[in-house]
Amino acid sequence: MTSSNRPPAALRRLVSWQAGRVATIGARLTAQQMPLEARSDYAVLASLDEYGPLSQADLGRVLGLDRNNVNGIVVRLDTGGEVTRSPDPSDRRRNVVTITRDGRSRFQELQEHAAVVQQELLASLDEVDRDTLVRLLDTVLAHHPSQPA
Amino acid sequence: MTSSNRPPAALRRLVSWQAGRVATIGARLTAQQMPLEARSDYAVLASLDEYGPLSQADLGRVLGLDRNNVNGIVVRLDTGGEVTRSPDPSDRRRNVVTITRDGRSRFQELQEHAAVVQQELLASLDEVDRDTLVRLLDTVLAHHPSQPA
DNA sequence: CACATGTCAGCGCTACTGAGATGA
DNA sequence: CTCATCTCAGTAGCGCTGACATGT
Repeated sequence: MTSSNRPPAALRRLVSWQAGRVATIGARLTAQQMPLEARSDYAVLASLDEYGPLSQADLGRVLGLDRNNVNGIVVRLDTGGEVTRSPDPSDRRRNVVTITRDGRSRFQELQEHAAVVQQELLASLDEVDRDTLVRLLDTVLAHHPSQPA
Repeated sequence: MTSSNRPPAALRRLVSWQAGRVATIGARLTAQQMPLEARSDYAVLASLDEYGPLSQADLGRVLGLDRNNVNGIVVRLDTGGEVTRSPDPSDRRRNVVTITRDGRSRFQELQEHAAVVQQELLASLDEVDRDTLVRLLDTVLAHHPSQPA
């Protein structure tokens, strides 16, 4: 075995690759915190909690997710009783998704788990660097369309 | 449609989620640059270019990839003539993977594409912020085991 | 014996494409 | 007719588990 198990320099300078690894490690920490996947669920619940009822298409736009994927997530949350879906009277194409009381309490739980994950993931950074990292990533994301097409 | 299509604040502060979105956007930019996915290919070629011949297990350790996935990638690169595989005489369990001339030239191509992706992905950051972002992500990764288990 | 390595089959999540039905 | 919305079927990559044969 080679003594060094650091990734090659070409990758350690590629933000695209770094971000992928950070996301994977974050997913592992998340999985330790909560038995379920809950990653997409958390995103949808957070959107509904902050913006109120949204159509599925709007959820996709806000989160940068494909409408098709949003559908699956919302169906799962619906059968779990965390959201309700009802057709919009003013535009009957739309499914208005609303968070329920159970959904809010689940969101609170997930939020606590998310805080633990954040803490473990960024354990090697001090307070200032954590804020900087969050800010830089947010800047990068704000500059790119969250929409696939 | 809601006028704001920004993701909710709960997600904009979660590095785990931010990194996932950045990786996705980076993957889209990568796909525009090169017809193939080539993400894992690039990682493997970069490792072989920097560290020389490695066994598949070592590749997995260096890159934080599962050895099952490494197998598939290496098989693909082998059939494409970008690497060769030969049993290690001193430990016949091992498959020593070596980069070929074609593999190196492909690696050079991919490196140029990667630079373009980096440029587009970080277009909203100045030079200093880019370096800071790369450094912070590298610090985070250095403190986490790249190994799944 | 245990342990590491390579290989294969399969599962689950995620991003995506394409198509169809409904309605604005 | 066009466009948006929702839905479903299917594809592909990636991370993972479990299993097995081979070799240390």
